Amino acid sequence: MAKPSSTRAPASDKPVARVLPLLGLPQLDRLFDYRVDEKDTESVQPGVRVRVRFAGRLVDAFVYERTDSSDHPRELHYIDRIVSDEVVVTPEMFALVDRVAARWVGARSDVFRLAIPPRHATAERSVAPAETATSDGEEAQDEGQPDRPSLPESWSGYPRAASFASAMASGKPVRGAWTPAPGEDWAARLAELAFFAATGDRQSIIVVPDQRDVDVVSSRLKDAAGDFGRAPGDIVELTASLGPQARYTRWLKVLRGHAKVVVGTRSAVWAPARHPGIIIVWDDGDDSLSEPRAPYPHAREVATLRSSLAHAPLVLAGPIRTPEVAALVEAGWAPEITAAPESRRRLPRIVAVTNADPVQARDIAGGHTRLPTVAMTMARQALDRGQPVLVQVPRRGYIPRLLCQKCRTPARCRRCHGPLAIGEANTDGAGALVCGWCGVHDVAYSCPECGSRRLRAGVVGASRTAEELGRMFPGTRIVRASGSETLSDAPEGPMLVVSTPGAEPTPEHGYGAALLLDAWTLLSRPDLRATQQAFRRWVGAARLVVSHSDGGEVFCSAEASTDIAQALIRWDVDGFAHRELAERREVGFPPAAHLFAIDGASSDVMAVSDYVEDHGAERLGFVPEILGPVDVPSAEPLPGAAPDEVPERVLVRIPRNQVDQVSHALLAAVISRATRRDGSPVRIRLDPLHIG
DNA sequence: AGCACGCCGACT
DNA sequence: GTCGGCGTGCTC
Repeated sequence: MAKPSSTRAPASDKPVARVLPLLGLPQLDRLFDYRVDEKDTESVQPGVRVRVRFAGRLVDAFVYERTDSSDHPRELHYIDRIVSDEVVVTPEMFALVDRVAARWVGARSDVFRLAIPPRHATAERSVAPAETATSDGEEAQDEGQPDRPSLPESWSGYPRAASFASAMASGKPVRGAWTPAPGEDWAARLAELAFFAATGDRQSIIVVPDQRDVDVVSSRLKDAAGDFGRAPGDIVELTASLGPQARYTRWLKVLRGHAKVVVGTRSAVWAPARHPGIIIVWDDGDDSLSEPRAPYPHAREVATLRSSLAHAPLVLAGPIRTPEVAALVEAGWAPEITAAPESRRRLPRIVAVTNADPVQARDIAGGHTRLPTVAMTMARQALDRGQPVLVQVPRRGYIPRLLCQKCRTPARCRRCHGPLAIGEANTDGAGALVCGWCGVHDVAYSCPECGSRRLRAGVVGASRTAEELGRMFPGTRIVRASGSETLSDAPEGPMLVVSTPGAEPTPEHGYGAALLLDAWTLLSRPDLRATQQAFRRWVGAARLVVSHSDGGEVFCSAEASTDIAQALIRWDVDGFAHRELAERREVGFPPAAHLFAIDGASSDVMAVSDYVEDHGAERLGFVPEILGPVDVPSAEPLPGAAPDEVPERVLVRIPRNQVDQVSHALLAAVISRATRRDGSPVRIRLDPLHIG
């Protein structure tokens, strides 16, 4: 099988390669030394993928470095073969992968799996080789571009944008937090920013939550390309849905410098740009930007680390500002790029529910319709003007399933406070309530707030809403849009568009009105981020509505006196984020502190948290705060959960500046347990989306 | 993770 | 007297 050793001879220069086997095991996440054959000496460079014999098996590995000698006391194996001469790990990526693995308590090989797609030989042959640099320094290229296009006039509504752009043009790693003005074509602005930053050998990266946003940004990039002297071929889309060959082909186009602007979903934050001109993350409040594979890093966090390591400009943007970005703004790390006050003229009129209003109060108490008169009137007037109307309803199954008929308190499990749903019929035929988290049945539920035993469904789905609207607006065209079913054409003319949050089609000229229904179902979710997510959805919908001067109106079914409704009405989008951050500080939750979630069987979780507690007391100079055990959110089932033991979660709360020390301690615990085969593995997440 | 080597129970 | 349990230890 292996070549006879007689045909091999150690390389005369630096005959030893230090490589990282890609095994995904924390206890083997170390460099191992291999001998380099003289014939391979040119190919075996840092960043090259090789195959090596490891513990008797052939495994993939990345070359980290070449050295003269090894500390290993025994005879070294030769590198079995070079998978490809392509240097797929750039020096910047080595550093970034190390940092991400260390902070998120993961194996570097797992992080490489996120960052580098599997090699595809045909793809490698299909992509043109990297252009040999005409001049050696990128500085020289930058200076040699006297007619660099300026940031377009379309950015003039943001006073700080000009200085941001000129700092970027002079090579400074500027950072900013951008919240687009109401009605702004955010994708077009980001496209301009990306092209502006992609000069010389610099490549720009735009990371968005989903394919829909990739499509939008991509089309704006194509529109803007000409203005920046670029061609459609300079744009590359990187998305998860691509097959292996297409994925590697496009990734190589970035690596070899052919792509000037990359737009893609969360893994695009790892796009192998050698010199990122700018990294843009759009809508970091969207859960899709959180990586679901170990070690679960969030694209926003990877982007901020990468910006620091690569001295790359960074823009964190979104329809709302997340508390995480608000913290970066407050720290002065990412100053805000705010719209001039004049942009408020583009706002629609926004009204919320007031129980003080007798007409509205009667509508709501009546309970038969979910559409108060104000909302009906808004829709009617917009339709009469010939404009489309957006009706936003929560996605089914997204919210607590049952609520008290009387006071609308969500029905919670008495054991674990999980959401109750209607379970299968009992033997006596009566429907029992079942907990969505722990599965326990409750046959005698009564509301803890008001004592009522009567319950109502937590949500009316989009199809019921469409039927109801059909009766209220006879003869009006009604279309539906949800995550799976999207419209082929942009809404145009008088029609009702019933949509779930995030799936709203964008009309070319905006909606005449938007009705945000069932607000209370979004707000009553048992989740720390419920208000932030609701706000994000409402702002996202309201942004699509024409200005009040063009008749635009928004109805929000939340009570007008609430903070969230007030923030929406006053369009205090950024202020809302900072108030939310202040609340997180009060309760000590991320991003005010860091929180590690340790999930697994009770005994394993306890053992790991005990280790960190002891280690903290002895070596860190502080004792991390251990919270829990709490329930593992039902959305995150443990893959290798023992059937007899209920998975548990312990939270470790630590000050922000201590993350890396605690990550280190956790990794030590994980490694020592894995090598001794002590218990089952635990899953560790840093600052999980859902705390439990 | 695999796959060794390595000392204590029931069996051809 | 053996075959085999899975407890530590290693993987360049």
